[in-house]
Amino acid sequence: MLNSSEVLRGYMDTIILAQLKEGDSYGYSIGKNIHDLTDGMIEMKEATLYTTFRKLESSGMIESYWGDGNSGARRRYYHLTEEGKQLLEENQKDWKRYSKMICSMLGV
Amino acid sequence: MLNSSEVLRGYMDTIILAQLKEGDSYGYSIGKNIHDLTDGMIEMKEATLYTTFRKLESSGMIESYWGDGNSGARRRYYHLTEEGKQLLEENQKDWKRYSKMICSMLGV
DNA sequence: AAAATATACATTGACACGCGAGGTATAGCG
DNA sequence: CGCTATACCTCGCGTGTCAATGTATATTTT
Repeated sequence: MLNSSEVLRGYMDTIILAQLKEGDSYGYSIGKNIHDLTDGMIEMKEATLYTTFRKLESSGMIESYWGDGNSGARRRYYHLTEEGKQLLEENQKDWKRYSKMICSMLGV
Repeated sequence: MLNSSEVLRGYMDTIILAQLKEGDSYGYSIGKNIHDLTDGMIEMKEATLYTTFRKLESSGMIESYWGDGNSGARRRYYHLTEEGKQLLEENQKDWKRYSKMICSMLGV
């Protein structure tokens, strides 16, 4: 069983995984995307973003490669691995269960 | 605007506030309550519980008093202040908004 | 051409939350 | 008298997030 703090905390990485499910992308774009899709409500700071990439890559959830650097600043693209997909699905399930539970605890 | 980490994190205190809205209660009972109401899914550890009480009391969200010690171990009861009620309502609103947003970001 | 802005990546140190581990004390039961 | 349940409390650690700071390139503005 997960404990509640692991559920309440650290959903930033799951949001990243969900973004990468739509296709390979790079840090800056993912950050902007999250910001824009939520009308600025969820803002992932760069430090958090890149720290999380490191963590996800070292645990095998994502892989990275450098994009063609012939135009604009260089971009490091990320790709969701099979393991990452599985983690995403688990986290989605957990989120459903736990967020429902919290709703009921908050009377919401 | 709140940033996302403040929302995702630290909902333990809001759960406590919600419990206290039902009436004054004491630490051990609140902990058991949370455990039982969620079938053990959400388990608030004692260290977290008492740390959070301190924080909530020093910021004026709750008040405490010692219960009648004539039977059993002594109990410190907590009471939700008017300020605490307001915070609870805000947090409930925020939770609604943010959890909905996260659901949409996770495609759930 | 120079300055400003947007894009893009990265690291370091600090802070706050939750918790493991440990402690104290009382009441009831066999 | 030990054992269990109840009931409270604190110290120090791990982890996630972020502010601050730095680098570099492309585009737009002046």
